[in-house]
Amino acid sequence: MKPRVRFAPSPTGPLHLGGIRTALFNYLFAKSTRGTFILRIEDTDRSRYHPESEKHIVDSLNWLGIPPDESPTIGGPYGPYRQSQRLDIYKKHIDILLRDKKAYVAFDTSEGLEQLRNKDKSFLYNQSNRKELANSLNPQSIYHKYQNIRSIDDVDVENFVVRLKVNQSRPFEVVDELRGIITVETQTLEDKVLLKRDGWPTYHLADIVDDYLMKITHVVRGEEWLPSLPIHRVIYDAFGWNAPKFLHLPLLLRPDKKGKISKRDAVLNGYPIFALRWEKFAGLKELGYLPHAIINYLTLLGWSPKDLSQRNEIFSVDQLIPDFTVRGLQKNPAVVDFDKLKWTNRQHVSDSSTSEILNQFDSFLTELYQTYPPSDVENIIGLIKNRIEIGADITKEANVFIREPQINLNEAQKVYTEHWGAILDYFQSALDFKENASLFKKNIFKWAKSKNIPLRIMMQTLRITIVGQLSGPDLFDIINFVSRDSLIKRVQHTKSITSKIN
RNA sequence: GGCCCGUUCGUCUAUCGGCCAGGACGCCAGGUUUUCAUCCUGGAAAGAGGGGUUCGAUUCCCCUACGGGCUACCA
Repeated sequence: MKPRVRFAPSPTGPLHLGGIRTALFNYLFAKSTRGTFILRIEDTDRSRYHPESEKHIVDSLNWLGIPPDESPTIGGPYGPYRQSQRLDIYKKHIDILLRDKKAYVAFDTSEGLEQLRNKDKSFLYNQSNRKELANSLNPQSIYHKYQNIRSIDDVDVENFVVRLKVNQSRPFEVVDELRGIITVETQTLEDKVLLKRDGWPTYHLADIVDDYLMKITHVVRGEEWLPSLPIHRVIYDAFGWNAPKFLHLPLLLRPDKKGKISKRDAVLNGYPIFALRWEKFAGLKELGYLPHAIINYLTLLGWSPKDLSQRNEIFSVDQLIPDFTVRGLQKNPAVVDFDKLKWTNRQHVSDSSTSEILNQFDSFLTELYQTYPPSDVENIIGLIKNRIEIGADITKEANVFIREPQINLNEAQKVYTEHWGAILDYFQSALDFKENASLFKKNIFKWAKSKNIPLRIMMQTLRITIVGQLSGPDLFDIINFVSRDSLIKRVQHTKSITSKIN
């Protein structure tokens, strides 16, 4: 049987790095086993539902290159893939549990339960006390008359929930594929709510029913779900179903290690945690991170290939798929290191062809295209390519090709010499011959030598004049591209502020 | 508080009882370069602590400490 895995986010907001990584490992698992990767939208919480969220999730997965095989938009043999469209299915299954006495109806008020929890921090609604609470299992209760109902339709009043009847008598063993056997005492288990007062199912019910009906073979999800694994096993048992295998991925921690990353962070250490823009927050895409780089980085967060020490850490998803096995998964949480993400991005940028860069980063190229014909834009990108870590760097690297710079007076002062005026005069006159690039360069060097001006001084003076600061791409490449007029303007400007420099 | 999971350089990780504990990011130094960056070379940097088991433990077991997760009619 071919594996079927799912990514099942709740559409309450944007998809962040943690969710992306969960989706990614599901994707890798599916692709490496020739299985199927399913996206299911778990929108059973109406109070937290966000209408833009599903689109953000789908767009993110597509842009990152890890699209699902079955989803609400694509469809598939086990749809619908949105839980809000499956309410009748959940109702049917709730009725089955009621009929089989694996669940019962309860009428306790939220306030009442809250009071009990406040009084006793360790309060649990379970087999130890359920017979004293407001439910059909309590013989003293007026709700006892519902003890034999076969459907929620048989309850003739409003405001009730359906709870799972957990009656385990011995320690409960569950298996996580990463951690092995996990044993829990039955008295720590709770009679979880399966159907809420509003008539909607909780995660516990809807998720299990859907995983079963959608023939999910491996549940790969975040570690925050590990504590509810025993409950999920009880539900499978209650239905008499075989449970899939479970694998809980370690969480992603914030750089300060103060908890897992969450969408409320939006920005960490100045870096976005969303792939795509969400409301006022620019995503990694908008800053010029490449989808391949993000995936590459995330793959190595909590997972490593067999021979990592011997191999290059830069690769594409496709290259990785044949090597992916769960053996390489880590058990402990990982801290997100944005420096390494950035470095990874740089590697992918420098591995990209110029035309790929033009394609990926077109949003950063507008000004260049307004100033130069396409062939020149391509050449300029070639010149600054190895200076780009992220797309946004193009804006600042390309600046010198587009407009006359602001002179950084501090740096100018550092390199000022008595040759300043002579260099500028000579350079301006030499510009008449700049069309012959190699001759021009030769002449500049020759002149400096004849005047006994150290090359370093010569170049630094010109760099301040042309670039405005002491860093930037090859100076002669810049001279070659920038128009003579603009260069003359730069010389004139530098001359005009020489009094401020010396 | 209770329950669960985890613990190798600052960070991501390799090691499946015998390792000079390897690699990557970052950091530092040197080299290349007309500058910065790139690139190349080198360096500092780790097994949480205590008990066992064993001829031998980073590796297996226990305890403690620390970290994280869960503890909703949220997922």
